[in-house]
Amino acid sequence: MAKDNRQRLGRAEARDKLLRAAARVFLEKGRGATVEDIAAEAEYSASALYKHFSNKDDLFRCLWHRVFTEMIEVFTNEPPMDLPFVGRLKWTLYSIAEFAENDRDLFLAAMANSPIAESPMTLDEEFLEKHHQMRDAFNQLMSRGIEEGVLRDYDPATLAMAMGGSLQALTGHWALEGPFPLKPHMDDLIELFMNGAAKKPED
Amino acid sequence: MAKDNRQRLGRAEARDKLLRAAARVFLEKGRGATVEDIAAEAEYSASALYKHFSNKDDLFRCLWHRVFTEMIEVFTNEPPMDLPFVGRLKWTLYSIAEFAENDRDLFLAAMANSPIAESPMTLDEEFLEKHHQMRDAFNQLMSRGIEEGVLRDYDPATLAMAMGGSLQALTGHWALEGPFPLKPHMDDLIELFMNGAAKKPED
Amino acid sequence: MAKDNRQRLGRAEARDKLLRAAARVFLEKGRGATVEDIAAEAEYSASALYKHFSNKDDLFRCLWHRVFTEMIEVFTNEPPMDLPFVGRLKWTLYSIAEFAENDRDLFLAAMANSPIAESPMTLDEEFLEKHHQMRDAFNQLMSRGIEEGVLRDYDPATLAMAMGGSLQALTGHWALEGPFPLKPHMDDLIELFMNGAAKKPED
Amino acid sequence: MAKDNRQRLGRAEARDKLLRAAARVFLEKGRGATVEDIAAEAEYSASALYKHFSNKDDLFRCLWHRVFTEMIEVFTNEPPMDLPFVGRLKWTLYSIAEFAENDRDLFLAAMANSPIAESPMTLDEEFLEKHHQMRDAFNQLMSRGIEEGVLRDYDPATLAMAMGGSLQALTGHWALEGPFPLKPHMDDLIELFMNGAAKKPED
DNA sequence: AATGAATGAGTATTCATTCAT
DNA sequence: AATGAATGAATACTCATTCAT
Repeated sequence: MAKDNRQRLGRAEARDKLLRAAARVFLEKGRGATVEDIAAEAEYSASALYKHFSNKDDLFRCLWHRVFTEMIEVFTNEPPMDLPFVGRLKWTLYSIAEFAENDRDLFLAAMANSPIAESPMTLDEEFLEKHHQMRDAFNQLMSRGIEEGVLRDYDPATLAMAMGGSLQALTGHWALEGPFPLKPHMDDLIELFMNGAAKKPED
Repeated sequence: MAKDNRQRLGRAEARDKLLRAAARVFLEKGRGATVEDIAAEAEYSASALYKHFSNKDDLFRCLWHRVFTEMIEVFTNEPPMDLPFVGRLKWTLYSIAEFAENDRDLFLAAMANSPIAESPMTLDEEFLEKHHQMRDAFNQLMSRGIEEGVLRDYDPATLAMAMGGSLQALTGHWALEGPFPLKPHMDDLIELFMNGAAKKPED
Repeated sequence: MAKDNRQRLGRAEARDKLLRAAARVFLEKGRGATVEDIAAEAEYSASALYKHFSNKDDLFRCLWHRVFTEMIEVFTNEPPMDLPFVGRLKWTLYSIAEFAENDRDLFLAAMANSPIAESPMTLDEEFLEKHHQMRDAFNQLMSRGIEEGVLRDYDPATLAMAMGGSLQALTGHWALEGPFPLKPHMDDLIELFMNGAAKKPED
Repeated sequence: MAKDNRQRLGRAEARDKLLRAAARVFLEKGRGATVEDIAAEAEYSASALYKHFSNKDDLFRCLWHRVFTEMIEVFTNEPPMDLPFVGRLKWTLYSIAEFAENDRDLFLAAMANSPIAESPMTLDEEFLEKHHQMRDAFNQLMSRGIEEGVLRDYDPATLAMAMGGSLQALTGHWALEGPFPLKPHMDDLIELFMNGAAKKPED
């Protein structure tokens, strides 16, 4: 007699709902998040989850896959090459900011799962590779900057480390202290970065 | 009549052995590390562990406590004030390098457990506070630099973010790609940081 | 606009298809066979199965019912009484052979489900009774043989045990080693049964 | 306060207790027997079971292993060669009777798990091999009988089938109708096997 | 007649923890 | 000081079953 509260969604919608729920719950409870927790967050029963993912591991794998795929797209999506270096750097960081702000849960879940975070040794190959791809995209950006004579002749990896690390510290802060506009802070970091990295006339 | 291999260590040694084992196992298996795993790594039985720690949580609490206490000591151990700012910054970073290189397992375990890494919401109060202390120490350092007219008039938090983030990126890299001497890379990062952050004559 | 492949069979055909599928799957996977497995083997969805059987138990009950009913028919279908005893025995065994060879899946499923095979204590009453009926039919056959003075004055149950056991061993072998013509082997068993294994002087 | 009812047995005793319990429960409930059921029957908790067997499958594997190993010992334990053929046959059957009567649970569990019983296709290699060994031992016995001129010149496999099948029918009956002395029935079956069912003129 | 979406009740398995020795 | 034996409370996963379409 009681109204049947079951959702009756298409496969894709249900999958997406579950993945987003997983991200949220993962953020709250870490890897220890229960299948039940996740399903409940998505307003499903635990067993429903198994119609969409073959097991908990698979669920998380799909989550990381999705998130990192989007992240990599942002990172590797070449900025317009007619922009000067700083413009391109800003363009990339702003893309990241947009992704983070639009898809906060997914973005934070991804961050919380960065390689050093969870057991580095047990990382999937696939997973590590994604990280390398992102790092490489950043390195490349720096290399170009050097080639173009805009950046000083540092090891591009060092430059990427400095800029990337700052960025990560910023988003980490943003993760903990609640959402605030990221772009202004990015501008600061870029300026800071450039006024060190930028080739000065007197060099 | 096999010789009895049971360890008969003093309490303190046993405790230390267990804590270090915990750090190592935590690094390998993440939060999923079993009490049994840890005890085995320390060449103890699981039940022995309970003679030294009241439960698993306690064990980890002790681990983080110990690690962060040491870290904070490094961070807050005021460098000789007769050094110029850059000298003090270097002094601090070098101390970190030394700690990391001497106590790799403990250091890495601490990093893997940084606030954004594991579920931020479930962090112990005590734990979060330690993080704030570390951040504050870094902020303070920067504030002094500004006061002394060595650093440009940025928000100290931004400066700390840039330097701290770079540092974290470096140690993250060092964690994944095996041990290599940290100090030279730190020099690079400091130089990079300063040539952006340092007040220039024309400012 | 893909053509709708759904089956639209009459009730009886669908039922039969499902039962045969059940027999096959049961043989492959034993009692652990899933409703889904069975439905899939029959090229139906699991829910379709419930339109034909009220539940899994019912499905299996129907399967055993059907199989044992056919078996019993074979066993109790009186052979022409004008035949001599051996002729009647052969007639019965040949009927069994024909059933087995024509309906291999059903026959094997039935065998695999013989009383000692699956947990004897949980057998349905109905089910056990069928077994008794079959045994009794065999006993009866033997009793007649004795009455007619063709068989020695043994306990009919012992005779039935010997002949029935041999028969079961034969079909068991036939089940495992793939299909081969049963009748010649049956002839051998009958001869052996009648004349014994001991070498006689006149041999 | 309540008395601690925990057993405190040696590893071997506990293992044995669990295996025997498994046999009993298996007989009652078939393969569907719960780990909990089994543990309870052995007066243990379910988790205790996992200290002795890595999982349910392993438990059953060990059970069959043990049972079949004992059975094979009986079957392959050569009877004294100075006995005449019938004496040797009887000797073997009596050994089986003794095993069955002494270790009823284990014996019945083994029978209930004969190859055609549970899904023939999914049988472990190891398991099937044991069955072959038993069959071969019986075949061999028959071959010898033929060589010695005691048995007629039948295919040994046919002879083994007849005798083995009768035996299995007998023990099957014994399983269902409760324990009664096996040996007298075995004598009957042997006599029948040797001399046949047909009434001879001299009877 | 048939199916896809969804669920609840179970079940195997893991793991922190206790306790007698 | 240390351990082996044992357990209870989670938790992942399976599967029969229902129901709206």
